[in-house]
Amino acid sequence: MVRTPLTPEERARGERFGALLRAARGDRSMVDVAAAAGVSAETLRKIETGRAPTPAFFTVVALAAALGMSLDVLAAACAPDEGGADGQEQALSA
Amino acid sequence: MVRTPLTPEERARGERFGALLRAARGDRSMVDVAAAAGVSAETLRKIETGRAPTPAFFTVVALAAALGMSLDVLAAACAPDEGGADGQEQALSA
DNA sequence: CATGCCCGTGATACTAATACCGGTATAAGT
DNA sequence: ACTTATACCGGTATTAGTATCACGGGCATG
Repeated sequence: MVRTPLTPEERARGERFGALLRAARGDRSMVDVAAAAGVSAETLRKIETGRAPTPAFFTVVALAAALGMSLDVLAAACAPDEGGADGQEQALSA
Repeated sequence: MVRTPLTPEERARGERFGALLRAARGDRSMVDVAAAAGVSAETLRKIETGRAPTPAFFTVVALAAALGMSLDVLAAACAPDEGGADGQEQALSA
């Protein structure tokens, strides 16, 4: 085995991640946010639709900056095991 | 052209990113942190050495969680436009 | 009514990230 | 001195992210 073929959990997490970005986008157009983040609109669309479940780190950084949201909040919202009670969890595997 | 072949700036940013992770790792062993993050030691090594300049978002999330550091701080430290003078920058672009 | 523009979408092409395996070097323990 | 452990480095294989191309739907304008 040379590469983990993305587990269904990662796919689901990617969908949550995309839904979060789409919700944060609100009424703004896809091309507007994509241009602000410096990525192509198609890439943003794939991330939002969950077809790119694990985008590059700096791509997410640019998108979060364009949307004005925190990376920690973004990551915490996509964590499958946390319920938001304490917010102190770790070692969850990629 | 279908994909941006990673600019030298992104390479340099990846090196800063890796140096930051290594500094955060401290005296802990590479395999320990990698296991805690759920990634292979080789992957962590490549990220630290800058040979993987733009790792996956959740890989960084897992590493940051294993190292106990904030993603926002990590992203801000890798920003190329800030020199650490004020720490008040909002520029973006990937 | 035809045309062009904006938006979102699907298919395709290409590069990069992840993982595994071999070997090598240095430091520590026995 | 030998072995063990950690880290570095080369190559290889496979999946996945990103960008360009081409298409259809909706709305405004001529």
